[in-house]
Amino acid sequence: MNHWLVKSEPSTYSWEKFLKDKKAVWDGVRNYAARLNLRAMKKGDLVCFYHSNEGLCIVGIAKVLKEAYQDPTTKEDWSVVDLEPYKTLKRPVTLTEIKADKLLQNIYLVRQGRLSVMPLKKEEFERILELSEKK
DNA sequence: GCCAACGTTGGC
DNA sequence: GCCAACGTTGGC
Repeated sequence: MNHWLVKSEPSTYSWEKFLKDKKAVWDGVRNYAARLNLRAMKKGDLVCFYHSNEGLCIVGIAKVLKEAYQDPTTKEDWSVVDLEPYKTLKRPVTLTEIKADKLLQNIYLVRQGRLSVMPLKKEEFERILELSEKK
């Protein structure tokens, strides 16, 4: 199983809205690196849900419900996946904490700020969960 | 609201 | 195929 992180601006699509919807078509990705990552997602993979611009924290974990298929919002060659909420973190993990954490300070979120869909190593994913359990 | 970082576009 | 100009994202 692989682990991922996706970003969303809460003003555009928030975790709370996602919980209400119970499912999301992850559309609008228009970046080649991000597209490659979307296409590598497998059903059941776990995905950190990060609030960008406002919040600046990982708020929950989503699960890949359906693997990559043609983005219905365009005729061009872009992909979407379907995600469903898996669990809300007990406590959000902030960007500040991530930057301060030895294991996490090199993840794409920090190194390459603009990438909107990125892979995480298993240990990075687990570290994020661990941080969310701390108070 | 500003600006750095990065990706994309287009002229040569 | 290089690179300058431009647009967009996202942290601050």
